[in-house]
Amino acid sequence: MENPFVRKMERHVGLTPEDRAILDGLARQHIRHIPGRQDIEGPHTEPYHTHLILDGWACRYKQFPDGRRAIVALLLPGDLCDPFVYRRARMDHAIGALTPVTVARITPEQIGDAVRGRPAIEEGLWREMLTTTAIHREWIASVGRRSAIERLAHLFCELHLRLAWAGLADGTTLPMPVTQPDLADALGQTSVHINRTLKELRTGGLIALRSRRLTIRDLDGLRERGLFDPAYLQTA
Amino acid sequence: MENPFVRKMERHVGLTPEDRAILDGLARQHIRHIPGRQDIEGPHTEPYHTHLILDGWACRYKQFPDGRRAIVALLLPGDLCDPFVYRRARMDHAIGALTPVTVARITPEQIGDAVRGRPAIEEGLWREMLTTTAIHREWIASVGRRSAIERLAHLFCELHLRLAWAGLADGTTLPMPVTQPDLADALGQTSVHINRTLKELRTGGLIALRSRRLTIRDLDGLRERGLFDPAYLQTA
DNA sequence: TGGGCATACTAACACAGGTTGGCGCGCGCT
DNA sequence: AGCGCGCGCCAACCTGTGTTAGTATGCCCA
Repeated sequence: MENPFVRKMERHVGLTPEDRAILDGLARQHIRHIPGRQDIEGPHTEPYHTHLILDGWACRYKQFPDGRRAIVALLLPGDLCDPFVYRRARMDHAIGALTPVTVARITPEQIGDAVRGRPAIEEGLWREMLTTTAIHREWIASVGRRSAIERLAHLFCELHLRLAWAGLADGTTLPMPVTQPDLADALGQTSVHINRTLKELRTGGLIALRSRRLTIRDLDGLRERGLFDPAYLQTA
Repeated sequence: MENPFVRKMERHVGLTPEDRAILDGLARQHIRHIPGRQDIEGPHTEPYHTHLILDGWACRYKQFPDGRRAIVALLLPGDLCDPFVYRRARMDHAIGALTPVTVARITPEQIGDAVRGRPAIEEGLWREMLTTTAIHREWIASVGRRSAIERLAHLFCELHLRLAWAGLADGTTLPMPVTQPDLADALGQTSVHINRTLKELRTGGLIALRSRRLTIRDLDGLRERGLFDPAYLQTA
């Protein structure tokens, strides 16, 4: 079974077998297991390493003094936390494991070595970063201007494509290991309303969700409901 | 009067006089004037150039088929649209002028030339980009979890710092040349509610806003009201 | 095998913010 | 000078989503 990071990179650029071996090597060193609901990187730290998610879901989040939490990004298997952390900066947010997570810890030097003289790898990392930024923009638009049901539908469509590219979707069925409060914090709503909205998507025949797996029963319908246009995920 | 781009870069890194001259040179070629409410870069294009905002305000926005508009970023004088556009990609959004805008058109080659052998400039561009990403994250958190008044207060605090760094704030008074519908689209609300909230901030003695200039009457109070922590804007 | 706990799910009610529509001002036209 | 119109502003009403407070369900661990 191939590693999701390499799969994703191959979406962007053609890799030689040697490129592939190098990227795969990054994912095989310094493996760490982090229990669910625990921080991978706390707020206010100045991280030296970056992390490659190999298994499980994590998130970037901000927490307000009064306890409100905003999830500003979801990190899926194959996602690299910050390819360019070596520009030392203090974290303005935290990275937390939503489920038990397996990560590879990577040093800036290892990234530098992998990139040096390998334009395909560098190009792939760039495209990853552009895609991440596009996702940020789409989230701002979503929380700002989409209704509850549109937001949820849109998120499911986004996750479907992202997981498919990492080789983790089974056709139109995908893992969905997060709780409703997690979805609420990612979409700027309450878990109660997420529940209502899930019900609406279900009774509308668009999705089925049980035992942490989501099945999209009507992909075109779901995309239409969420005003989802996959173009923003294509950097090519 | 110095150019806002150079001022901003000097916030991040120390520049030699020569560095400064090179950056300043970028801002003096291929000047274009764009009338207010017109696109600088339309959606779905594959831009070759990037733009440096010299005067006026612009925004990145997404428009839905039914007309809803989401402003996902504000571009102020001194802001560079996409330092790394040369990774050719199709625009997933548009860039529009909110006011009449003066820009310098810059080619990828010019950026490459400016960076080559000048680590300070490269470092500065990187830090600019990290700051931009941090602002994106903060916007997601804002629209997701801050109340109307908190959002508006937070935005004003953000703009205050950003404009100050570009040398465009007069103490605690800053230009605010956008309309209430513009603010609404940036904050995910309606212009009517922006108006209500402005009134609340005004009667609370936190701000004064007239003839397109904002005066922050109580900076600490406004920051508290908006849960504003300037740390996220500091990449150092 | 049962008890505790996290999560899903629901109902009733509350309210922040959206919608509609209208008034007036100021500015740029002609 | 007068006209149109974008914009600020406001009031009345409406509704999508939040809040509160449960019950139900399934899983882990003793």
